[in-house]
Amino acid sequence: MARAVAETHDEILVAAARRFAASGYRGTSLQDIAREVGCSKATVLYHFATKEAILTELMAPAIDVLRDLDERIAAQRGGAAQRVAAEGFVDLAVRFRREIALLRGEFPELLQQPAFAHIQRISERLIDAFAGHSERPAARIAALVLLAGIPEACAEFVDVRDEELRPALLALVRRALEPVD
Amino acid sequence: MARAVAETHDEILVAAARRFAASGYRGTSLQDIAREVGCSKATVLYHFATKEAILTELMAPAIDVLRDLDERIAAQRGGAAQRVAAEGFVDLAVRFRREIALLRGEFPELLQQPAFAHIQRISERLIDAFAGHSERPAARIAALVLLAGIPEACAEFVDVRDEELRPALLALVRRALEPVD
DNA sequence: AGCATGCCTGACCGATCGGTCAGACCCTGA
DNA sequence: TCAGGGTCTGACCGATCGGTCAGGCATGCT
Repeated sequence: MARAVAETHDEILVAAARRFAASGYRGTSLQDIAREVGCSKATVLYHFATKEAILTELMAPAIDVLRDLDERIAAQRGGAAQRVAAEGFVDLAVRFRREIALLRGEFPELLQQPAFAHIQRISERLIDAFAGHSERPAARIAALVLLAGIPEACAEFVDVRDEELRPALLALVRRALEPVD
Repeated sequence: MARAVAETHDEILVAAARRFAASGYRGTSLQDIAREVGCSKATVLYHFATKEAILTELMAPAIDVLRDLDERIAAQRGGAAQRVAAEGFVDLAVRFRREIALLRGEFPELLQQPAFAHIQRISERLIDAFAGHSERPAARIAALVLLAGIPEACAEFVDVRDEELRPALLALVRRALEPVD
């Protein structure tokens, strides 16, 4: 039953998102995705060259916004950078929390793949901005707790409304981050 | 070259810890562990019934302390519970950060295994204590950010001295948590 | 009608996984 | 000296993984 390409393509994406969220990227096989779509595994690989290609297409919008945030932070200096980073990151985490939930805890390993190498660098710059460009361990520790904890919390509270989640996170960040000298 | 059981047993544990930390539990095969020890895969399975048995033995001390903390929290009420939970959890995360690093991000999936089912319940009670037994979303969000972020930060800063890491985390928690009414 | 194009599939591939098993090897006690 | 038990291993198992491939089948153009 040959249909429009785009249709099946999107169905696979939706199914993959569901499975990744339920069992993680590694824990999901192409067979699982095919079963959810109701097609063969070969069909999945007809629409996507590799399993990884599904993941990267799924994450593409979030990654674009992340890269954009990185540039906006780089354009600031001092306290402004910290504020831009905090608001931008909370915004991004809230907006893309479904995508984040897909990768529950698989970030560390996935980031080691060359396709996501630049994300690693961006996250280092984010820590730097959160820490107010300070080298003090206490500042960097607080930055990391927030940068790791916020996505996790967003993934957990998928059902909370944006208007409730965002201000709660922003208030927390403001309390938690030491103000830049 | 048959040696003392305990010797090989411990070597396997140490090797497994290294590999788990480097590639995660799923990403590490029995073959990998055997190679690191310098023995055969069959030998690994002679000393441990299953791959999961290696993990549970590796995590046993940390889990014992966690269970103990849970009981100590349950014995308190109100603001005292929040303080005990905060100090106890930071202590535990700092002390066992190497064990935590083993599972970088695989917690969500591993916790679904029946062997770790009680951990799930303990972590819910921890969130509750961190949130000061409040049902307000903002309080629970802050609690989750900290509970997820602290282990991650501890795993990242493996080389920072305990005396530096612990007070920094405690100060952060005190700033971040809303005081109980 | 004939043909090309595009969507889809079953069968298959090599690799790797966790786990089993019969037996080789070494040490010890009788 | 020899028997027995603890330690270890190579060979093997069935299952599953991501990925390939030749061909089936509908559609639409000539």
